[in-house]
Amino acid sequence: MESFKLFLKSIVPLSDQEFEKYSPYFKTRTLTRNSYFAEIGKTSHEAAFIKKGLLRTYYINEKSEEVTSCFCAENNLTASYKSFISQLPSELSIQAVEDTELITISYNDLQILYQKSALWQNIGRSIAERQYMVMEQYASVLCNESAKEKYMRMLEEQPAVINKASVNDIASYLGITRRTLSRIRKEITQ
Amino acid sequence: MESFKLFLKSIVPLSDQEFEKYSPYFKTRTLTRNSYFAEIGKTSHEAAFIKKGLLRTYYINEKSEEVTSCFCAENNLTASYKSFISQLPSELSIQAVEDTELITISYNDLQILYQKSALWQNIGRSIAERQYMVMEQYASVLCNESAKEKYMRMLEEQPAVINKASVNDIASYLGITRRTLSRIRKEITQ
DNA sequence: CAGCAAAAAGGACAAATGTCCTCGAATTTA
DNA sequence: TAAATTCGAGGACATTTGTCCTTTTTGCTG
Repeated sequence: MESFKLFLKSIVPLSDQEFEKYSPYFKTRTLTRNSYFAEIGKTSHEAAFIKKGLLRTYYINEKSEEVTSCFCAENNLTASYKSFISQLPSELSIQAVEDTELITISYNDLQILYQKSALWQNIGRSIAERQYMVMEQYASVLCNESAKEKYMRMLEEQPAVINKASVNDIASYLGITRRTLSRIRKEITQ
Repeated sequence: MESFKLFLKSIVPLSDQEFEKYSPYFKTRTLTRNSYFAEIGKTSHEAAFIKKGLLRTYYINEKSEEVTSCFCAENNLTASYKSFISQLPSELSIQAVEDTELITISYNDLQILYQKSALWQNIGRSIAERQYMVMEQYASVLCNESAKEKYMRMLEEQPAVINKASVNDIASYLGITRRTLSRIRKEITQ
């Protein structure tokens, strides 16, 4: 739980006692490689902090292709947010790229925390704001860079993902084809 | 203020009395065409609801080009969120595309509202969650569609913006060049 | 360890998009 | 109103990226 405590402390001021008080609401859970944390069509009742491992979020587009929209690594949060927030069926699946350890909270328990304390209201709001800013960055950057620029950025910012995820998934995450990614990789290695 | 009240009611349950109670914290303001609501380098002390008009958000990339990251139309919120939330200098400018009427709240007043009531904590969190979901949609969609698909989507979802904004700004919003946009428009009209 | 299947690399060509430029129309300013 | 400026359309060519395919490599399973 230590890493999760540190994560929360990076968001809001939080004493160890306060953390201890609320920690019973959180459960730890392990996902084996390729198993799912959320699935398309099923309502997502949990949000998670990733203690160890890597998760891939994807949806299915009109051409029935998997499109990877996010890689979430250690010390980050993951959830099918839309589904979790609205408690409606998920449009996203979240799958473990490797064996992964999670710290989770259920929707119901989170609502209890929100009612119990302004602290949690604050954490909830700060996290939403934070996720928004990350997504904003991702959006504006990826839409205005060339395939090579996007790959170079990923190499810089998410080197661990490059090593663990498949070429297919990396390409769809960057919005390019496998063929283009292959060309870029060749160009870089020489 | 009526449209703003309706907007809030679409987010959280809110009685007319509650709205009246807090409405003194909000100011109305008019921006003339081409004037700024936020500017790069200046800390943004206000967030706004757009009563009427259209705003364009942009940043300057490494090649010193303006990149339009967002068009915000009537009945939506706008802010240089990162700057507003963190109270650090803005990386974005927000400019009026046409004469625009805003309902604004200052950072300080919003903090007072957050302290005063769980209702506003809730509104703040819900809005952040909402903004996140909008951005997520924008990101995943724009990064995996062709130039033409992106333009067609914009034509469908933001027809008013197409009519009001310049070709340059629309192109940079879609992450394509003017030349490509010109080609797409020609192709569509015949 | 051999054989199979899945994943990645890459060839050949096609299509999409970008770059650089010119021209005419629209808009602003003196 | 005339001149100046900005803006949008589009020609010609270069570059990037995609499509379809085959070959090579990797990893798994019996």
